[in-house]
Amino acid sequence: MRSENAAKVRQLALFRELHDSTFRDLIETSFLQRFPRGVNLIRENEPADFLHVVVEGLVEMYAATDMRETTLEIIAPVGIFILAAVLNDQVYLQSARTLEPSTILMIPAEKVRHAMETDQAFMRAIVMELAASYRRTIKDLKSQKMRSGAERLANWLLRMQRERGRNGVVEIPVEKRVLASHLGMTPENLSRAFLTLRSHGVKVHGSRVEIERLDALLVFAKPDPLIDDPENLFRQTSS
Amino acid sequence: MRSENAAKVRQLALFRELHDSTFRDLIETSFLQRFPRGVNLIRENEPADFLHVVVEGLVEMYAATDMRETTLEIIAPVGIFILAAVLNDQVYLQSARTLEPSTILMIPAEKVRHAMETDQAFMRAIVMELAASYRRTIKDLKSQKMRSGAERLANWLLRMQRERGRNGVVEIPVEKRVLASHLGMTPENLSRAFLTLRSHGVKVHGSRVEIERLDALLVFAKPDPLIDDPENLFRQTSS
DNA sequence: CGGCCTATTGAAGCCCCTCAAATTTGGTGG
DNA sequence: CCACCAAATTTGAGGGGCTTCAATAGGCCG
Repeated sequence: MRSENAAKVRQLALFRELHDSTFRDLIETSFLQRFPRGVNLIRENEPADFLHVVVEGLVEMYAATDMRETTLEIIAPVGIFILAAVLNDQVYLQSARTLEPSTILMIPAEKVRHAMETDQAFMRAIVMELAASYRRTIKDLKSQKMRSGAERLANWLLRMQRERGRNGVVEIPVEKRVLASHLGMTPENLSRAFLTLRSHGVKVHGSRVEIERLDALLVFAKPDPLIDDPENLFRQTSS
Repeated sequence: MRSENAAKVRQLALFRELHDSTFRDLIETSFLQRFPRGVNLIRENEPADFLHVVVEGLVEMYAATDMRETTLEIIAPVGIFILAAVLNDQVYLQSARTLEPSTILMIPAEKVRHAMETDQAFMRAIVMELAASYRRTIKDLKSQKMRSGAERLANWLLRMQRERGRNGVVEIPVEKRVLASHLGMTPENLSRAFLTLRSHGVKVHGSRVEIERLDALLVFAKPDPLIDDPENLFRQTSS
């Protein structure tokens, strides 16, 4: 692995406090692999063999039944996924596919469990990571159960604006149908939700969203710190 | 605390593998308190001061905004709640109220964090508990996003039947409006969902539900092991 | 026994989904 | 770099699921 990438991974909260030897052990037997866009990295219901780290690119976590499919999370660099399944040696609850050409670090599950047992700092980091993941998911669940589609979109835009906005302009970094699925609605309904938001100070041109009247959007969205978390945009464990 | 209760708590997966001294430390400074029905134990947005253990009774975890309220979880003996908030020293994301007269053990957050640092077996148990909580919540989220109200009810009944059913009879252990909120619908809609299920082999008399044709209900519900978990009924960490 | 809360049923309407078709976008290969 | 093709997005129409409001019946607690 190139030292530039190793440094990025090392910076993750999950790995930052590890002993050097633990980190080396983890990295040594891992694979760093580059995937094109649209590749299935894992499939739900399969045993969890690797902990995955998104080093570059963008990954969609989703679940599917016969007829329906829904996006549960979108993971940006540098973020990890399926830690929980790895720890319990269980099957994945979610599938993952690349939304962009991506570089993924795959750490054998066995190694992760072993490192957890030998390095208490690592176990502590895992506790914090899992606690954060749990809270993030609870927030998603609250959003899903208590808000309308347009409200979920409005608050997503506000979080986007705060984290990555420039002069009230937000760039949607994924296909709209993916955003729709993430927000729990159909693509058609996302279009209509944007129409609804037009009367609350929002204009859309393609993937470029302009928030013209922030105050008006805030009134409509009624953001709630117990639901809207900066971390709920894209999962990034780092910084 | 009476030894009968102490034994119950000790049996929890979260506490089972602890050193005796760690367990004693945790219990020593804790409060065992009895509450009548309908009491608010914690309120969202307040700092997490105690880890709570439901020793007897029934507790509803819920969240509320100006206009809406939703039940996120129902916790039966012996189960714990708000572990994640305690660990990060953050505010609660959920409120809790007793649905029945309940006995609650309250362990100071400070003690939990300290015990985690000194007893590795405890930290490992916390990791497993959090991983399980995370996966349970992901399942809830999938259920919410991919299923209709009647399907959620049908699968809830099937899980109930498997865990607590007797001869195809399931007793609903909470008010129907609480069940409705837990399943993500209004009380009116729950009534109608039961009507829908009548044509799939389900009969209701008050809180007593009779599953007359299990095969028919299964066809309608299409249960999925990646969504329907025995643990998703009521949260019980024990056994 | 009275009063309040819960549960059910009906009516009306909104939100969201499905289906369909037109239009735009973006990726691919020449 | 351009043209083409497939896919994504938008818009319209129709319908179903769910909510809201309202009224009634039933049950529990003080």
